[in-house]
Amino acid sequence: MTASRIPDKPGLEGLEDVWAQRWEADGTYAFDRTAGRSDVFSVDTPPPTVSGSLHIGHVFSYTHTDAVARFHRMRGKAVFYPMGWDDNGLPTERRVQNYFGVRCDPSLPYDPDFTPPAEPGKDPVSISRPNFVALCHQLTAEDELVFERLWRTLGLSVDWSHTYATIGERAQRVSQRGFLRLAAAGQVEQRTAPTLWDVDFRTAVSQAELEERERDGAYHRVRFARVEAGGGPDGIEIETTRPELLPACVALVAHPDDGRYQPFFNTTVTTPLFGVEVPVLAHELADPEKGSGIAMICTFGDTTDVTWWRELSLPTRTIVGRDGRLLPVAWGEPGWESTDPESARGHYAELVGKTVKSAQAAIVEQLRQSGALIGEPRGITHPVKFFEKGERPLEIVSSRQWFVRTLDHREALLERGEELHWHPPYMSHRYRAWVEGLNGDWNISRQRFFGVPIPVWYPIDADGEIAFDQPIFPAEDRLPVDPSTDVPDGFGEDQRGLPGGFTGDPDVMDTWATSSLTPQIAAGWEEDSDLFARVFPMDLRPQGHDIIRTWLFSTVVRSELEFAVLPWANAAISGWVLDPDRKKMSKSKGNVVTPLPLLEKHGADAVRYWAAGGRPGTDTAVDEGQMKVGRRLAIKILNASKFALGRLADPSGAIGDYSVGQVTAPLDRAMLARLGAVVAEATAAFEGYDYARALERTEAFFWSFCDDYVELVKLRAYGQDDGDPAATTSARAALSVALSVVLRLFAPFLPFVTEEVWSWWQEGSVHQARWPDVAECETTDSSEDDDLVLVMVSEVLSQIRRVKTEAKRSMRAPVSVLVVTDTESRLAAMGRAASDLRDAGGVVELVTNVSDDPGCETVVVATLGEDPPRT
RNA sequence: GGGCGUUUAGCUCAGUUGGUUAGAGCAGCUGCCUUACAAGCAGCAGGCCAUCGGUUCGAGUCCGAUAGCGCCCA
Repeated sequence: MTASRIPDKPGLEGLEDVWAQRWEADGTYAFDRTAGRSDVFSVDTPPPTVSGSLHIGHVFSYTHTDAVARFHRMRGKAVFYPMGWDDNGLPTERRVQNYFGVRCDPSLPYDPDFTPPAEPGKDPVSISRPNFVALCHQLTAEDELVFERLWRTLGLSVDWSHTYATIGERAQRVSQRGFLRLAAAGQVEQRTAPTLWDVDFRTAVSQAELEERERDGAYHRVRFARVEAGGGPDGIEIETTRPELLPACVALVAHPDDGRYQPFFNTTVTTPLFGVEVPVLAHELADPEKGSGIAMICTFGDTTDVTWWRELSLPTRTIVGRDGRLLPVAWGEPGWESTDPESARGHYAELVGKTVKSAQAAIVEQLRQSGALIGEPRGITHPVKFFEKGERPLEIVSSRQWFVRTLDHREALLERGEELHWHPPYMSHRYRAWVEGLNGDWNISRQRFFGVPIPVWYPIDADGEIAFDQPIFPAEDRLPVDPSTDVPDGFGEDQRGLPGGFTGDPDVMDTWATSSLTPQIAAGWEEDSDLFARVFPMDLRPQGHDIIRTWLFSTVVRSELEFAVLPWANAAISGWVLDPDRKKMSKSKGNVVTPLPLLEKHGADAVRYWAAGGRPGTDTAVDEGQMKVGRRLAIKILNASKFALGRLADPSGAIGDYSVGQVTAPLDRAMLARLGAVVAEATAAFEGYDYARALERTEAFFWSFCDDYVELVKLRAYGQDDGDPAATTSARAALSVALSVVLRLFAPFLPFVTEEVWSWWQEGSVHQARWPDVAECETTDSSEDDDLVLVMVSEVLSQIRRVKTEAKRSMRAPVSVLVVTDTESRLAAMGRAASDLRDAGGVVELVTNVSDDPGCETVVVATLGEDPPRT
């Protein structure tokens, strides 16, 4: 017997606060770290970028993961479900700059007394790097709280004692240790190499951060004079979209099969204006269809230029600086030889210091006046490479950067992609296409401030030259280090930057160099080996499909290089959340939906219901209609539970204990058999990460349970008729079993309302209860014929309802005579629940009429009587 | 240009190895205050399963082509 705690008027209001607090206090979602690896389900939760705005997309995908995590918890796994905060890198820097009105100037000394302006001023205040980083930490701490509140309101079953931040000390140690291990293994190395460069952010950009945008441009037809022809009229005309790079030209190139240019291969031409002699060469990547079929190779206009430069062993002539302006160069000096240095200097003087864009305008005018420009520029639109967060086209500059070797491991990475279980499976194509298309190693150096420092110093020789080829690495027990403030062993701070002293690497790591280690950070790699052994490799990586090439890929790389295993067995890829008009949300469109108002309006369970309807990988629109449906479902659960439990209670209100063994009526057995099938389906669906299917099946069962089964057994369960007490007990036991199973089936989706109802009559949390088993629904003496009983009485009841509705009568209207015509066996099945049917339909006299036609349909003739007197 | 996904009721979507008459919710319409629930309930209506062709006794489902939409890559 359990004392009844059923409220008179159950409601959803306030459930989030009550239960979120209770779960925290009771440690409901605490990870049991005594469990061995096979009893653990570990999740590599995506750390949200806290400096970004809250987005309904967060709610969407995290609900999917939470439902899966809850399922495994209920199946008895110790669920390792930590939360991380990704506050690393550019988004935070930009937010801090705008929020406080400051700018980082690494040349300034630390000011211990600095306090940011109360209001950001017109002009940003320059502050030192340590001061700037302190502000980043301060603001991210506030932002993290906002996210944590959201997650608690949403009811994520996260163990809040296992959190990390990708810029936190632990993450820094792990990132730097990972770097040092790769360096020791020869898997990371520094090179001076052409690097994609954003001139506004002044940082290198990796292939993964690249995006192409269609931009207007123009082909400029430019004539190069042939040296062999003595500069005569038969020059070679190239077409270029970047005439401003003419001073950086090192060669012309055409396709080896292109008959127009074959005669000129391995001859030389001179560049107009600057008089530089460059060779005409052949290479397959030259496209005969593009422009005039012959291109100029510059330092560096495009990634193709880099390929040509490398494969054709060309020299470099760098003219674009890190700020996107043209650098001074010495015409006539070695490397800048010219047939007419004087003229070259004259032309270049008008270009130096200009941005790429204005240099283009100037050089086009020079070309026009010199006669080297043939015709007028011809407008086109073409794809231009941008940093995904940038606003100006990327340049390619030569600079010293640290690279992780990835190209060497392409085959192994492809094999890991095959090994991984993708949900949905077709998402594996994204990964494979990306790995197959890699064209460079992974550049992890970033010229930023708020990031994990690259843990390297370099000695400075007696002449003041930095010896980049003799990097000094810290011992692992010193981590984390900041080379800009920490001193390498054997040196003193007073030797920083001086001949015979040392200097720190000024760069920080790419954010993905840290994010790629989330499993290692969360699992305590090299810091908590006991934990690590229990949770790594992990079971699940949930994430969006937009970051397969970044987060998923880089995590696989790090795990492969360090452990030669996959970091997780499964990757569940969620779709996009689209705005209500099915358009992709973006800040610039201003159609981003924020989650808190929706959670307040509809309740967490309702919002989760909408989210859980989005199948893995499927884009889903924000749909308040679905949230309303979810809310109605939650209310229905409250009301149906109140009814069922009310039937189980004795007059004192105590709820009796019933078991499946007391279920004897065929109708009750049939209902439980169907529920058992739902349990089997929902379980299989969850095992395949198809939470949406599990919800759908449970929901469909529940509505028909309420509308048909409960209506049919209502009076029997009341025990008010003069029926058999065993029949009443059977109905009550069936309601009890069904309610228990249904609540547990819904629990991963609707954690608040199911917990509320569970608390009315059960001990402990439904979220720690055992996931239902088919055996719980198995009744003694069950028969395959049982289902026909339910089919028949549901069909006849439905027809009775139709008659009443068409007669515009109340459902209470009695049926004075009901004649059912059907086959003998079907009538017999109906007869096994005739009493329930009479009760539910208000049938006074039931007449059966046997048909000889085995294929006949059920024919129901209902004669309605007078309405009963109102009470 | 290459690849992936998608196209089923007005809307959002199910439809599991091919198998009677293609389902659900929402919206719509018509009714019903029925002691769990009017935030409810009952009923009705609504579909050339994008198009064309093929395989098959049989195709929403498998194959090929075309078109629209979306995404990824070049």
